[in-house]
Amino acid sequence: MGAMARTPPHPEVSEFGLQQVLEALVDPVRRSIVAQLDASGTDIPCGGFDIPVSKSTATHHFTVLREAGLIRQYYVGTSRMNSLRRADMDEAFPGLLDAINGQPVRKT
Amino acid sequence: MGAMARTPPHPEVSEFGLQQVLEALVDPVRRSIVAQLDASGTDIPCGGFDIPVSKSTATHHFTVLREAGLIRQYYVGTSRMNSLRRADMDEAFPGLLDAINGQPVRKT
DNA sequence: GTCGAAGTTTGACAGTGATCGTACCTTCGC
DNA sequence: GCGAAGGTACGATCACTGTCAAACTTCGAC
Repeated sequence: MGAMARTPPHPEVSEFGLQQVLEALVDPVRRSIVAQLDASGTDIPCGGFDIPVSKSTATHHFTVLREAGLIRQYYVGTSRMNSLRRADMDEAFPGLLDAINGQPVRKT
Repeated sequence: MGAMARTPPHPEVSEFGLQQVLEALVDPVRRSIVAQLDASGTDIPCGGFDIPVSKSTATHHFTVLREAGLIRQYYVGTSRMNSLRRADMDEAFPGLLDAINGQPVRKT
């Protein structure tokens, strides 16, 4: 047992803050995580990213991204999956992710 | 005389870096400066902004904004004018300033 | 020339955040 | 149960950055 949260807290779109989102995106490692999620179009477990930091540091980055509203996290067995909250971000800050991820990457 | 630079160095559009721009925009005071420039549509001297910091701190913020390419600075008498490099930013990172300044503020 | 207004420079300080190693906790497979 | 894999929690560094005060510079007005 243990009172561990299977599902950590996620902010709602109405709670997104520009300051917090920018603080999350200003770190190159975190931008890389977002870019990899955006490029793949799939959910990726924490260990599935190509980032040059230790596991504990990675955990920290995922936490920052989740609390800012950029990703959603959920467990699948022993793995923690990460999902980009594209639509939510586009709703809260239209154009921001596109501007940061370079070319708009139209997907209609 | 004095070897003081009447015109400090400004990066060219081709030299703009996303990392540097984000580091500049992550500070609320600097975002406020950019917003005031964008809203006014005019050039504003350093002392003409509504920001809650000392003069020396303000100088620092203007330097960061200039080196990132967000503003252009030039002297007019004893005043240092600040000009938003809107077009340059839009060219380097389309949509970024609009996304950060909230509503696109169409000006056709 | 002298004074004041407008900024800059310098140095110091405090807070924050990225980073890591180690220990710990779950879940899966056997 | 046991072990391993995948992450998390906890401290502890360490560098960077925002902040200010004080001293200095430069230009304009008189």
